[in-house]
Amino acid sequence: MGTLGELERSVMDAIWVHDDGLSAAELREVLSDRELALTTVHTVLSRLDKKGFVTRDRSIRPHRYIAVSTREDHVAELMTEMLSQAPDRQAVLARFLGTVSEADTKALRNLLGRNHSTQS
Amino acid sequence: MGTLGELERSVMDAIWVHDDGLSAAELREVLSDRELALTTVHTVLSRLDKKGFVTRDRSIRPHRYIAVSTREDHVAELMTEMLSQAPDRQAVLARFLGTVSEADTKALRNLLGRNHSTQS
DNA sequence: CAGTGTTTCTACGTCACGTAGAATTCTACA
DNA sequence: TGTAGAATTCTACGTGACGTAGAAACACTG
Repeated sequence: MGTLGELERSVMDAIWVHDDGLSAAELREVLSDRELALTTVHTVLSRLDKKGFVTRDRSIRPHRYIAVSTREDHVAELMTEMLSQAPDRQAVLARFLGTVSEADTKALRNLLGRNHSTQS
Repeated sequence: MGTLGELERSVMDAIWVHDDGLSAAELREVLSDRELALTTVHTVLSRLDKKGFVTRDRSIRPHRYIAVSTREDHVAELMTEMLSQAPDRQAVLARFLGTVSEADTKALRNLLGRNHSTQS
């Protein structure tokens, strides 16, 4: 898996918000508070590409960069990855539920209530 | 927060298994496959101390290193941290449940079913 | 007090990442 | 079709984290 640096994360955040993709120049504009050189944006983008976080549409001239997966999928994957770090998954889940907000547990209850498609 | 390197993680894994704590020498023994110098273990231990992952009992001569929190708590915290990265928490939780094993969802159902409030 | 085991200090190589200049490649237009 | 200007790629440097460990300082025991 690939972890994200600070700038890389900011770039991904921008890309995740724009489902239709962004050009390097547009990204630079979105991150204008950082005063980045355009080449810097390109470097980061190419690294994100290599890491598998974005794809680039080379068919059009200012290439457009699109997120490979949604932020939600990405974060969910991270959570699963974290969870796998402990042998006692159930204990982790218990602690997890203990620290999470009431809204979250409520959401979980709903989600779990829905698909009872499995045998118990 | 502090992230863990490869060796740091191995050390924490060893410490987490030994609730009573370990000395640097004992740790070196546990990680004997790595053929580490004792000072290396000390360095890592001191970094883990600085990061807040372990405390050292200085009252006894071969200092003993004890985990500050359980691995389960640590992992649960990581999961919460990951979850907070996305604005749409509910969507993340949905994806999360989608990728997790049946045993895990079952565990979650149990945990959610039992206590409708938080516990330690 | 000395010697031996323990701990701390200092340091170096490497790798990821932020950062960007230089070089190269495209494309549109004269 | 040749070329200027835009876009993309290549190369590179500084920094900080981490694996690694030698050297120095320290502490206990005989």
